[in-house]
Amino acid sequence: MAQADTIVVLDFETTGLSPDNGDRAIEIGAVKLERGEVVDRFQALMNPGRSVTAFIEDYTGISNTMLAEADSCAEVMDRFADFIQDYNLVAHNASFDQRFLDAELSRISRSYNGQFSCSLLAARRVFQQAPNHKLGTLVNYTNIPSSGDFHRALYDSEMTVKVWLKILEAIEQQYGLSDIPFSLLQKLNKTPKKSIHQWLLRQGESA
DNA sequence: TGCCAGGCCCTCTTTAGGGCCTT
Repeated sequence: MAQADTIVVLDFETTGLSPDNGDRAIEIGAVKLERGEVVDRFQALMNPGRSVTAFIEDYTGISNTMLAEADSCAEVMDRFADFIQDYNLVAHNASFDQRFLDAELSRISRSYNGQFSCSLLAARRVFQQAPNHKLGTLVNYTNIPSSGDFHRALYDSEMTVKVWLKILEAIEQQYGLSDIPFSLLQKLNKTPKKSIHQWLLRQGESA
């Protein structure tokens, strides 16, 4: 398998786009991978202490009634901090999920030492021919079977796992890399798209 | 009152603007 490290792939559903504007997490889903195999999962709704808009209810299928019955963000995020420990983390458009993870953990004075890598940035480099790089499009593009239940945290995490493994598989097949370390995938995120082919060739030669 | 994200990436670029992604 192409992934050497244990990682946690995660996805937040939220009240909006920006924790700096007061938006909160309403659901977290995550999948733990060891050498490319799913070994654990985490899913929980959380009550942000206020109503979500009709747009968010419609977009996620998560209703205010469901959230009213859920544990608080503080309780859920405390359990989630235990779940992720210090594993490295992957998300689709990771900067978004990282902002919410940081904001919610900061509220309960918890932290983590894992680092993020982004499946969106990786897919833009590895799957340059895809029509676009939305999670759902990449699922179709890479022929991953899907029930289409996007915009729930665990489902999107599971789909992100499958896209992530397709990215690793493509790198492995095209460049002869195996047991790809997380650090290389972080560098991949920052390597200019224009030169990604040459860069990956060099990684394959020096591996 | 009125406003409301941020980072990446391309290009008709760098003294900037706009589309893509995430909810």
